[in-house]
Amino acid sequence: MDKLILIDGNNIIYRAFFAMPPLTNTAGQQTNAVYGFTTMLLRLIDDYKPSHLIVAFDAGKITFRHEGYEDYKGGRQKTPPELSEQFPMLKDLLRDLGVPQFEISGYEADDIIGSISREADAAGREVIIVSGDKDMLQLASEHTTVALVRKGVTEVELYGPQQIREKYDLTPEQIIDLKGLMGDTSDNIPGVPGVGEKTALKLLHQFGSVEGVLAGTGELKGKMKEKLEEHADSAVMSKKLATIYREVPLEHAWEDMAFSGIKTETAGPALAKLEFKSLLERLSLSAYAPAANGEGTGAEASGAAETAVLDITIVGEAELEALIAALPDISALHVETNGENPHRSEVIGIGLSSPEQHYFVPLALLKSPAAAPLRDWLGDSSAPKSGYDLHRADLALHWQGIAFAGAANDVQLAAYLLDPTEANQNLNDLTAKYGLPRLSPDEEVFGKGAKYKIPELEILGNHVARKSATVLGIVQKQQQELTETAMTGLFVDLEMPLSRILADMEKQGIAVNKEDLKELGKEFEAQISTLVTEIYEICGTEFNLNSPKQLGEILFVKLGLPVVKKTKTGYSTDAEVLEKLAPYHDVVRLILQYRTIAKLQSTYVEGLLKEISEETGKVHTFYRQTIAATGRLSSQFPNLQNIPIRLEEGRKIRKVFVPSEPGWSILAADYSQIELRVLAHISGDERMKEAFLEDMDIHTKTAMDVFGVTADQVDSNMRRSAKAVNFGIVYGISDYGLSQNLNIPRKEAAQFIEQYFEVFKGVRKYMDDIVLDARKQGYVTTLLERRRYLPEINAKNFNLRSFAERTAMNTPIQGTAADIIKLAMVHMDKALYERGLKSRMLLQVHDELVFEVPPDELELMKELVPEVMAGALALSVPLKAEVSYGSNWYEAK
DNA sequence: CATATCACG
DNA sequence: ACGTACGTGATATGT
Repeated sequence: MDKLILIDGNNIIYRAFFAMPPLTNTAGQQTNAVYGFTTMLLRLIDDYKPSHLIVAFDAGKITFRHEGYEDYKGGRQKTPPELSEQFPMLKDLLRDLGVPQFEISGYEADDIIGSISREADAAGREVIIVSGDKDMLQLASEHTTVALVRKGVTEVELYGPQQIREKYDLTPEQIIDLKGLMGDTSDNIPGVPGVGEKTALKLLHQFGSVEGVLAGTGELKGKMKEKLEEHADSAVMSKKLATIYREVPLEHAWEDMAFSGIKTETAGPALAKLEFKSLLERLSLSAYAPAANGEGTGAEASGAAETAVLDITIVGEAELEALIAALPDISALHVETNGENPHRSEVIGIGLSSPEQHYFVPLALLKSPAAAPLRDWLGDSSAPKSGYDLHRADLALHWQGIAFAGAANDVQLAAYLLDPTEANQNLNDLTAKYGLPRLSPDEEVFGKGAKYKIPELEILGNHVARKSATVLGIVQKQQQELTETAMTGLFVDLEMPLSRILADMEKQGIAVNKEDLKELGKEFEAQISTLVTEIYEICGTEFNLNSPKQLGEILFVKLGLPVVKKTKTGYSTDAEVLEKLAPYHDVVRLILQYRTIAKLQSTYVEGLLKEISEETGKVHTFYRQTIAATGRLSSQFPNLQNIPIRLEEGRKIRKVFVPSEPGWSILAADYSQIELRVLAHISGDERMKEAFLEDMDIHTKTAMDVFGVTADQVDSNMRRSAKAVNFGIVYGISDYGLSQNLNIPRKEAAQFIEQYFEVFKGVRKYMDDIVLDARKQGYVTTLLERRRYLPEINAKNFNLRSFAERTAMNTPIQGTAADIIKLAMVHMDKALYERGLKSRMLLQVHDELVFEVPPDELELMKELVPEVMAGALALSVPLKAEVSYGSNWYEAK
């Protein structure tokens, strides 16, 4: 398919000149406009892959328009010599790149473009017109799109007739009338004084055109009528001036505009001569790059591969004062850190952005006495800040002794809400998503893995400042999206406040009794060594017990045990398999025991010991708010959401989690059956609601209803089955899954499910409806409007589709439960603050909150915590939280 | 750097 | 007939 790009050469080089910092090459020539133009050109070629491409330039000084209006463009400043010099450079470069350029004596670039586009239109060819001039919108048509260049030359907005209608409710032709009425100071088109865009649009919506307006002034009154009548001539003339002349005699044929890619043989030397190293790199022409001579080369030295054009100040002592003066205008920041764990990472420096100016402040300067006002601003909760992962920034700054407050807008968090399944969207992903200038990937700037190295100040500062600048660009787009998806409230009133609360919990940390943990480790060590000796003896050989591969070899080849299950790579030896093998051979029980203890030793004793902070004697986990697709939190470094509890051996680990002050208690409160209560509410199932309204044991109640028996007839087996069915319901039930869990035939499981749905008809209806809903909308939501997209809900592949269906059933339940405990945390934080309590919230484990509490607050907290948790959100069934406490986390059971 | 296993809700 | 329960993170092997 033919595709023609028409570039308004004069307009773009002008924009590039004023948008780029005044950089020069080693020969002293200013090259900024050529550089800006070329980056934009390469980007267009990359993005649209045109088959035809031309750059049009104004030719000569006199255009036919002067004949009618002497002052045309008279208001425009004379072209500065620094720019004039770059015209021939650009034209030479375009020639060497192999990009056709047109100039026609007596005509301006837009007339050439208008005329070519008229011919292309007539031939039905696809055309993209690139310019910063809104006048060009008049050329939009079915096949012609106008790419309006914004923000320097780094962004374009595409306008077809439909976008013009959406934005102005005008046709492309009416753009001329709009200009005729409102004028354009930059082009010195007078228009009608006192008529701006708003009035002009109103008039055009009423009368359709300049002529219509002038004929219809009788219907108007007052000043407006007078103005229009007085300046009628000016309006008509302005319209004429704004009209792009589309009848330029073109001697060029379609073939003359053909573009078959960059001519690398000539482009290489030309770019090298201009010292555009990053462009050479981008075109894989680095072989042409001039040898390094140690001298900075303007745009290239500092700009690396980044294409954004920004005013960046690398702040030193000398610039600090100006930065501090500008703080009231700064709304975005980026704290550059290294490493994954924010409690251990170093702060490298911070980028700060106002809409006009961007700054980089290295850590050393940030910590210097002179930067005190800057630090005050960072810690000022009334100075709102936008950023990417502010929660992480807060922690990293905290350990540098710098307070952070005023997180107003975290773009990572917003991006997560807008699509929680998109894995870890980094800033660069977001620039791509929102069409912002690309950032160099961190790996390019810092190097990856062992090669990690902080680059020289200039490169570092530019990179980090670009990040904060990028944040500014992202914020606005996201706010609109959040509004459109009804998630503004969720973002502003829940997730943003929660991120600050999480940071407080993490800074606080939870104390770990190191000696007791080591003692426990010795016990485990002894058990492990006994087990290992026994196992080797029984097997008659020593091998690596931790290797499933070697273990499989022993069990299934040497001992000849039956193969129950296979993995991709060989025999499965997981606990489920070993349980089945236990009756065949005594060693299997020992292996299971070994696995249990070895897990506790490596993950929970050794792992936890490594995470105890030298500084505080505590473990400081890092909650991640943007990982789980359902809205849950996740916990890292260490994960404190999977500390053992089910088996007594492991549960002992909890004894080492203690209060950080003598005499205090650990208090834990967990929601009782929160997911099933949520299900009862969402589905509205009467029977299930009844169970919770009467505060019955839900699994017993389920067994009674499914098996049709009375409470005292429910035996432990029936209750166990009912419990499994309830779990299955929450997970998005399948007969196969239930059969696996209960170790029964699939048919039996299917029967169970059918019986369940016969009784809980409302639940069946919910399950059916939510899947239909997901199919129709493409997403499901929680009670607080948290959203999860399920693109695979309509997949042809049975597996993919089934998975999406189960997710559709599960996410509103798990997600709403997550919403509720998050709400409870916000309320709890507020309650502690307002009452001036010393008790501290330390941990969240999905349906549980853990606190440390001084003795004089214990009685109060025993009441307050469950009350706040139960009252977090009003459902059609009560929420219930059960509280317990003790001298450590184990005792709080 | 992927895979298997297992800890939690 | 299809073949899996939902959501996470840490550790150890072995490629």
